[in-house]
Formats: sequence, C-alpha cells, structure tokens
Amino acid sequence: VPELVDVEIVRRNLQRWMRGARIVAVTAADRYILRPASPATFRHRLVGRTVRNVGRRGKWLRIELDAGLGLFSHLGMTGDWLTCKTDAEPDPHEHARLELSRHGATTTVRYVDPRRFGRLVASGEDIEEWTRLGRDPLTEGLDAPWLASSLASMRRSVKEVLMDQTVLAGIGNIVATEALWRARIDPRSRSDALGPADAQSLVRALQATIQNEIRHKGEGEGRLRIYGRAGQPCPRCTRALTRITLGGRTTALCTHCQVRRR
DNA sequence: CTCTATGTTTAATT
DNA sequence: GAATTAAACATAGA
Repeated sequence: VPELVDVEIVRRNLQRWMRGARIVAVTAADRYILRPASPATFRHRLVGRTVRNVGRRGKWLRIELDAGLGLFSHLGMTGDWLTCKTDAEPDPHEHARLELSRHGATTTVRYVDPRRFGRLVASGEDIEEWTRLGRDPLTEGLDAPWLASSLASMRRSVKEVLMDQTVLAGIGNIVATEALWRARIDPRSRSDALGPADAQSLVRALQATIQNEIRHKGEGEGRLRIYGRAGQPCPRCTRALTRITLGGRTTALCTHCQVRRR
C-alpha cells in the first residue's frame, strides 16, 4: 500500500477513526518495527494521549498527539492501517493495535504489515526522516522552474531524482515509471541534461499520473499504462516495452518514444 | 525450485 | 572521493 496516493487514503481513514479520540490501550511487541524498540517504552508514550490530527508528507504519516508527541508511520511495501472490532482475533501480520475512546464510543485500529518493512516511531519531536522530506506533490504542488533547478543541480538519472524523497516526497517506482513514459523522457537521462521544457512536461506528467491514481484508486492495476508491462506493446507506438534496472529498481520504458537527453 | 515485488538503508565494488 | 551496484530486511505469489 505504498505510494503517495495510497498513503493519503490511509491518512484519511485514520483521521476519521482517530481524530479527537484518546488512546486507552496499545498492543505492540515487534522490536523490528517499533521505535523506540522497547515495546514497553513505545506503549507508554502513547497510552493516555489524545489524537489531534493525522498528517502526511510523502509516504510518511504523522499521527499528532497531545503533549507534543507524534506517532510516525511508514508503510514500507505492505503496511496498512485497518479498523476492526475490539474483540477481533489478531491478524497473522498484525504488529500494533490501538484502542481509542471518543465520546464514550470505542474504536480499534491495527497496523498490519506482512513484510515488516514499515516503521512505527513514537517521538516527542519530528524525526529526521520526516523533516528531510522534499516537496509533496499533492499538498504542496509542483512548479516547473523549481523542478528544473532541482534536476539541474543533480547528476543522477532523472528517475532516481524523481524517486529521491528529499526532492519529491511520495514518488515511488510506479508513479516515476508512468510519469516518465507520459513525458516521453528516457528514465536513464541524466537529470542535469533536462531543460525547462522537459521539467514542464514532467510536472504535467506527474500531475496526470497522480490524478489518474486518485481517480482509479482500488481498481487494481488496469490503470497503469507501462508499469509491469515489459514485453507488451507501448500504448503509444505499439513497439515492445523494454525492461531495465535503474538505481536497483525495475523500470519499464519504451526506447522508441522515450528519448534520452544528453 | 526460481524469480519478483508499490521501500529504504547500508555495505561493497567500480 | 564519487558513483554505481549489491545486499539486507520478511513474506507472498506467480
């Protein structure tokens, strides 16, 4: 459940379930996922706190509590927050459960994450992973001159820059792959070889891809044009899509209509 | 059995 | 030193 649009949907759910509620009980024991790693310390920081708001930057969630505390949550590859009945049996991959009370009504939410790449951080101040995030395309918007200067200041491939969370917060492998196809830019192009027109194309492509994700949320993968479709015809020029590895991530592209900038 | 996976960090290699 | 690549983390599914 990992790219920005999915995380935003989780944020809205959490906001609805938790805002204004008091945390009356916490169950959590996974020293790999929790920070601080001590489950007792982690639990004690949360119990008794009231949820003021649920925020998001990129792929990070921040459940804002009273007393200046925050519960930061990254979903990794397979993390998700769900609501369940208070007496529900633990899910096999459940790693945290919060019981909340609001106007006498009880709500239970739980964090489920089969691969356990996610993190839950209970902290009295904003964590570094949060503060060093770059611009969030959904909440802060994008503009071409800013992206152009960001691209020009780096010497990595354009795809790696798009996925750099300190530049753009929330862009993952799917959105980066799709947006570069829409913008007709070869993902291997060095970012400092892109000009203002390329930046403008990319801004539009990113916005279109993200809006398409919002529109088709929960509709499976039919929404994607080239991600995971290597070997199949390019939807634009019908030539077979190629598969490469870039920055350690699988990338689909059309070597015919995505032009490499030099 | 092998390969791959929406993420991120760290170690190793070039 | 910089840049690229591999490995690591855990688990499920094709």
